[in-house]
Amino acid sequence: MNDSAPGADGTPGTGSAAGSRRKDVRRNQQTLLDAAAAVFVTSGVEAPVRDIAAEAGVGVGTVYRHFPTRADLVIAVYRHQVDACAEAGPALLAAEVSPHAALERWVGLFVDFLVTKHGLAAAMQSDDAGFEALHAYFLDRLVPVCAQLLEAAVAAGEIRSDVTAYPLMRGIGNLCIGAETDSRYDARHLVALLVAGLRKD
Amino acid sequence: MNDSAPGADGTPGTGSAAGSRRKDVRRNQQTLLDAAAAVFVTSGVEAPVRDIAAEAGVGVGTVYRHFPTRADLVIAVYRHQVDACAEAGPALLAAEVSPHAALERWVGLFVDFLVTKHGLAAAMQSDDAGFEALHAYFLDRLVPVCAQLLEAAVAAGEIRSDVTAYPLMRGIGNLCIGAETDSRYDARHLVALLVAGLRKD
DNA sequence: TTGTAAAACGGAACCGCGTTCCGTATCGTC
DNA sequence: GACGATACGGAACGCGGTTCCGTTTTACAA
Repeated sequence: MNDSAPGADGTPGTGSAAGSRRKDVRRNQQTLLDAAAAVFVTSGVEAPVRDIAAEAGVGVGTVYRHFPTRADLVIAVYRHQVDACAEAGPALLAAEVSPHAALERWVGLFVDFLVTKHGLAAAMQSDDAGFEALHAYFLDRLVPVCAQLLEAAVAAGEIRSDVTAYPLMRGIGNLCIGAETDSRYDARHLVALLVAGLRKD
Repeated sequence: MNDSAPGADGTPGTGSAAGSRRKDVRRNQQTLLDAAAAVFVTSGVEAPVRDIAAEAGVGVGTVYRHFPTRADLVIAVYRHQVDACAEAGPALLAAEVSPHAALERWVGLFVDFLVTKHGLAAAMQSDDAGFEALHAYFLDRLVPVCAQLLEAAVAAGEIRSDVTAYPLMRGIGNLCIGAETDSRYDARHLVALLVAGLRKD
């Protein structure tokens, strides 16, 4: 559920032509995902599309036929990790001793994911039009899970009830921005503080 | 020679040529600051340099002679507000009933400032090379003040002692990203939560 | 006032990046 | 092997930051 493993293909819907009848299409789709994952690791998610195309040994046109925009490529690369994070929520709720503990662990998972992906947190919150899809995908997938954990913790009387999932997720994402490039900045610590601030007085 | 920017000089002037003997220089300097401030309000701090030049009725070359980079222009526009915020720290410490109350008020001031400047928080944390100066200016000016407030609160036994000023300031700045463009996201609330999390258990 | 050098001005030009377009190469099928 | 459909590569476009340079303005002196 955390880093590496770029290879796994997305479910249909990742690219436009996941199940094409043409062999070269399927091959390039996979080649591009692998290349993008590799480039993202070394250069961050803000890496130029041309770099990804070069790494994959294809032209930029090919990248755009498979992924209409750079954001779609980013989504495709990380989709399964986001999904894994989403699925971990209910599991933690069932396994942990308390909803608040589950929330803490789950948030930790999310932060670990974001912090190890160079520039992902920043891209996600970027008001750059092209990245709205990225923002939306993360939020659509994770906000409901967060809401469920929050609700359980509120029901258990462990946290205050004036916090909703959406701003909390955005805030956590925001706190992760720049964590990879500044050793003096400890995002995990601050997120822990924020989650601590949720506790009922 | 990159040091002559309006970054670290102690002079009250905003740009590099504030006290030129040529009157057109002084006039353009002021015109540019006014134009930039106006454009920042309507289009955010990410507004194209060309727009600012047009608003000021000058060519882009003139903008760059006065402000070596877009970030320097942003710094110049907001410098006095940052300074005012920095100076408010000791004042609040003296005026408020407790260091923690002073910290809360001061953080509120900072957040209000950031949240009302379209895109400023995002620009400040951008890993875009040109904005490092902006980041640095804010931090140089505000971190010492924050440290002073933190220290006083720790000395008074009000907050935990494992938080330093730098990550706290960065975290608060991060939480403000996107607050202006998303009504569902309440940065003030989250920052309040974070500051609440500082309290000693 | 007028001449002159220094400094500033404007905006075309350059570079990098996301994205689009289109002539060409490749694939699956008959 | 021929053919239509589809994908490919990469040149071209638009945009934004920054630089460059020929032209204009300024301050000062004769």
